[in-house]
Amino acid sequence: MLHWDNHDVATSSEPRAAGTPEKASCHACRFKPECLPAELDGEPLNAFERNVLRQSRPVKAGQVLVRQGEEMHALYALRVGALKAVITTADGTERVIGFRFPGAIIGLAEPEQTQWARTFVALEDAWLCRIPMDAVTEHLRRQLVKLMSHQLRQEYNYHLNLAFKSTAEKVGAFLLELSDTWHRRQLAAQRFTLPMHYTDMASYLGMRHESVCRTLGSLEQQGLVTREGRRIHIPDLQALRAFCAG
Amino acid sequence: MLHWDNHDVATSSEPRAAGTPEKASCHACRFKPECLPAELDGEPLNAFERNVLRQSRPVKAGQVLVRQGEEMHALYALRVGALKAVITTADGTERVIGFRFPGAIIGLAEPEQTQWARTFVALEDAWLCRIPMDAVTEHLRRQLVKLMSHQLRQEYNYHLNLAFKSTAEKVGAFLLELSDTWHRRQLAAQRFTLPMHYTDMASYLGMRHESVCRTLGSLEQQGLVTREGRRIHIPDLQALRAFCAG
DNA sequence: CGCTCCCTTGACGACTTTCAATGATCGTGG
DNA sequence: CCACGATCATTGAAAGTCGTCAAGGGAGCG
Repeated sequence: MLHWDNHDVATSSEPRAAGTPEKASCHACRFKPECLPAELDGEPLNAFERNVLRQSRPVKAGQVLVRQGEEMHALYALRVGALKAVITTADGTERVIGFRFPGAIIGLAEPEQTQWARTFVALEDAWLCRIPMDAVTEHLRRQLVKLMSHQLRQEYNYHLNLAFKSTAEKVGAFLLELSDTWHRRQLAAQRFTLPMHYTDMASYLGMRHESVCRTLGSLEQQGLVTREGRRIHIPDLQALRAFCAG
Repeated sequence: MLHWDNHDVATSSEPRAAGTPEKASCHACRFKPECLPAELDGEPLNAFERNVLRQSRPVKAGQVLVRQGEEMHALYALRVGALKAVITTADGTERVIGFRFPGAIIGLAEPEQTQWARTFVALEDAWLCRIPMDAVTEHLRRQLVKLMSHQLRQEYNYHLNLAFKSTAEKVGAFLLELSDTWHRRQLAAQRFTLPMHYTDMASYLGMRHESVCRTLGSLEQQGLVTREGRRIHIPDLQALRAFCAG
């Protein structure tokens, strides 16, 4: 189904040549509906797709896609790369409350016509499709409802993770979550590169980066994962799942 | 706007006479659109409202409204009372992941036509309106999108609370959250009765009930709250907000 | 009246954060 | 191409917090 090679696309961040925009843009992918969420895939949206595809836009690693408080004029579909969603609290500190990977729609939590509730920052060179609000047709809106309900359930899952798991289980569950994301993208589920720094991961999980590091080390000692720098290998998904379940 | 007396409706759980169904059902309210979320209020939904109001239904304290895994045939609008949303994990333990108060729509996280992702249990005698899926018109669907995006942002807020706050701040933020909910219902924001047990509250916040108890005691010592049993008084909302901010 | 469920309090132990310092890696500029 | 600086990862030791276990008290219900 995917026309991409079945290698870890995220590793494009390893050489981190940041290359030319051409490299990150992945022109070959720009017109492949597989980059869109499954729910937005298929015939019914062809008219809409044309609209979307015409307005794709690159964002370089570290750049801000949209900033919390800015007026919202469009949704974005993430094609290539990874984003983090951060909230700036009253005292100015930044808290990571989510990550987004290819296939995600950015802006579901924001009600139409108002402001962005969060800031989205590219973790690696990314490529996004702008979906102007005018293009949000009735049919698309219905698809978005499904996406939102999916995301709501996912948030409930995060709630479970944050509230009821130990740090080791949280980190493990986070890895499995990434693994699932990769798997849905038809990429290797057991071997991938963390697109975010330990600090971001720690912020997201409500931990300190030192604890993330120690915990990963502990998981490694138990043989549940292997690390080479930011590169993760999960030899036995079932074993890790069992560990994170309790 | 509200025709109810401006007293704390939730205190109806204090005598906990559990009374007759008549008492909890609050027949006088059954046909007041104020019980519905503001977004569902107003003229455009009159046809729909009739449908809803015809099928309102009482649920007694402790009873299960819908159970995780059951097939989903309707949404519910909560009119009177309070619910908790619990997830039963693989090992059979129950985890509270949310509370719902009058005005809430139950079932937003569940995609249409499938199963309930969570179990909803009444914390006190409640009264709900059943909204069959057929009654979910295009117009209503559009309103639901707003409700869902609101709820998503709320979940992000919970995420922030769980990940970045100390236990004291979590408990305080929880009280403020309830206070806001009461305020939106035009009820006293500074004096209300906790509709849930410490155990449920602790489960929701990822704590133990002993810690909730101790933390509330600590907040009381600092003069931020006052307790008489389950009844809470917040003398200075700003002070508590400042405390919970950091 | 007694049972049950819930709230409360204390002491102990495990775990995570905090603070501090070193090592590794990447990007930049000479 | 190498050197430097900055950022990120790693590790240790100390301190604080919260969970666990245990026991007692109180309110509601049958």
